[in-house]
Order: sequence, then C-alpha cells, then structure tokens
Amino acid sequence: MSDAPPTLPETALDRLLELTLTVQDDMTSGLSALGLTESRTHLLWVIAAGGPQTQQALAATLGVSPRNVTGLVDGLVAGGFVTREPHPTDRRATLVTPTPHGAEVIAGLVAGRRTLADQLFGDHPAAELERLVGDLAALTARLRRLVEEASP
Amino acid sequence: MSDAPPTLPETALDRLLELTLTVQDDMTSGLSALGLTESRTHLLWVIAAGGPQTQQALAATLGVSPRNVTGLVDGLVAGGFVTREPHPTDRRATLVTPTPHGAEVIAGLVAGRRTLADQLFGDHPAAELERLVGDLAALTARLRRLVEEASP
DNA sequence: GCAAATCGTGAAGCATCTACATGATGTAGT
DNA sequence: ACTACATCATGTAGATGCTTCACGATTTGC
Repeated sequence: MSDAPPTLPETALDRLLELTLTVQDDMTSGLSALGLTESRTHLLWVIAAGGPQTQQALAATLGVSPRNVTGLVDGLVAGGFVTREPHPTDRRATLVTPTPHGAEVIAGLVAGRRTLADQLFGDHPAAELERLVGDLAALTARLRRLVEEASP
Repeated sequence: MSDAPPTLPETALDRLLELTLTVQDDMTSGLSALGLTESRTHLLWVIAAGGPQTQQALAATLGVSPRNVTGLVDGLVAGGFVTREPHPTDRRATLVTPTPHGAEVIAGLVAGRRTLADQLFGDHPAAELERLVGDLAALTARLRRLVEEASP
C-alpha cells in the first residue's frame, strides 16, 4: 500500500497508541488473576475512593448507564467483593459496600499501583518525572478539547 | 478512605492511565461516526498495511482467536468495507479484501491519523518530540518486560 | 494414498455496553 | 393530603467482542 514515511508527530502518536495498548494488556492480565475484570475493578476503585455509594452515583462517576452498573455490581456481588446494603434514608436506592474481602483486594490494588509506579518511574530523576507528568497532562487536556469540539 | 498523598511516580502513572482512557474515548467517538468499531477498525488497518490476507493471518497479527476474526469480518462485510475472496491456491482459505468503499475509509483513517498527530504534536519542537517518543517507547518496553515476567 | 495439520465456522457461553419499559419510592405543588 | 412528576434499580432485548470446543472441507507430509 502507498507508504509515505511517517512524520515525527505520527511516530509520536503511534508510540502513544502502542503504549495505550500495552497499559491495557498489563492491567487486564494482572486483574484476571484476582478474579476481576477491568470494568468491575474500575467500579471497585471508585468505591474505594468515595466510600459506599448508590448505583446512580457510580454510573455518573464511571460515565456509563445505570443499567450497566447493575450488571457490574451483580458480578462483584457474585465474587464476594461487595454487597448491596439498604440506603439509610432512601428505600429505592442501595449502597454498594465493599466486603472485608473486597477491602483486602482494594488494598492490594493500591499497593500494586504503587509497585507498578515505582517499577516504571522509580528510577527517573524527579525533574524529568515532573516534565513527563506535565507532558502527559497537557496531551490529555488537548485531546479532551478535541473530543469536545468534535461532539458539542 | 486512608489517603496517603500520591507519590510522584504514582502521579505519573495516574496521568498515564488518564491519557490512556482519553485516547480510547477519542478513537471510539471518531470511529462510530464512520460505522466502525475499534476492533473492526484495527482489522481494517491491518489489511490496509498488509494487503488482502487470510483470516488466520489476521488472527495472528491481531492477537485474537481465528473464530473472533470470523465475527469481525462478518461485521465489516455487512458494512460493505471488505469482501471475502477465494484464495487463489488454497480452497479452504479466504482473502479478506477491501471494497472500494473500504479503501476510501482506510484513506480517511490514514488522513485522520496525520491530522490528529499534527493537532497533538504539530507545534512541539522536534527535539522535544523526539525526547517524548523516546520516553514513550522506553515506557512501553519496560511495561512489556513486566508483563512477560509476570506470565512467562 | 492416508494420516495429520490447517482453514473457516457453528454452537455455547461470558462480559460490557446500550435503549426502553416497569414497579417502587421520593418530592413538590396545589 | 393527594396528585404529578422525577428518580432508583432492574427486567427485557439486542449489539459487540472475546473465548473454547467440535466439525466438515481441504492441504500437506510421509
């Protein structure tokens, strides 16, 4: 097929996409060993950060439909990671609450995150790391702006 | 929940994950407008790069099961992006071949990739870009090594 | 030739996601 | 208080992406 040599910006984008895929792989492979999937882990992580929440709140935070949260919570309940507790004041709602086992797994995830971060970035000089953080943040912000402009 | 302030490496990892998710969003939103999904686009991209191929070859390149490729090609055929042509020498195999419309879409994807790359990186000085490319490549290589060590 | 490997796909199943409909409950307005 | 309307979770139905196992149709190696 017609092969123009990739420009430098194209190379950068390709590397970025490659890294994206690799990060994805790394996450999922580590998670499946714990009996977790990526989506369910994301939900568990949100609960870890924000405490027991209604499924509506989780849906808003995760950016998915409330119906989908029902399914994700079903899976986490089946795995013994969380329970559905009655909401103290609203009988329509349930509070998705980590079990002791779920809390253990969350602690493991937090520790794993730190370990991975150290393995990846631990030996970088602080100045260089801050520059990288700034680069990544700037890229993210720019991408978000592009997405919003495309679909207003 | 217990909130230790994130370390600098943790911040870097968080930014990386954030960027990963944003890239994902950007890709899928642009693609759905074309009637494509990410997986099917990935397959189309491989065909664009390597020409008409058997489904076995596509499965190997994509890293998925041959059975899955059957489904992806089904979708692309239904959308008029590709056809299944008989293999010239092996009557068991089919050559997944882009239609004229599929070729157009591929050309659009190539152009879109360049546009996005320029929007994201076009105004970075070349030296800085090369440094970023190096950083991203090094991160990818390191991650891959970690994945392989974890599951040999 | 004949047995073994290969190609594509049917069948069955799981996970993520969607939109729409429904019952139960909460809230606000009159 | 009673009626509307909004909200919470979930049943139903369907699209997509992925897997493994089984099977018929070939090709290939000996």
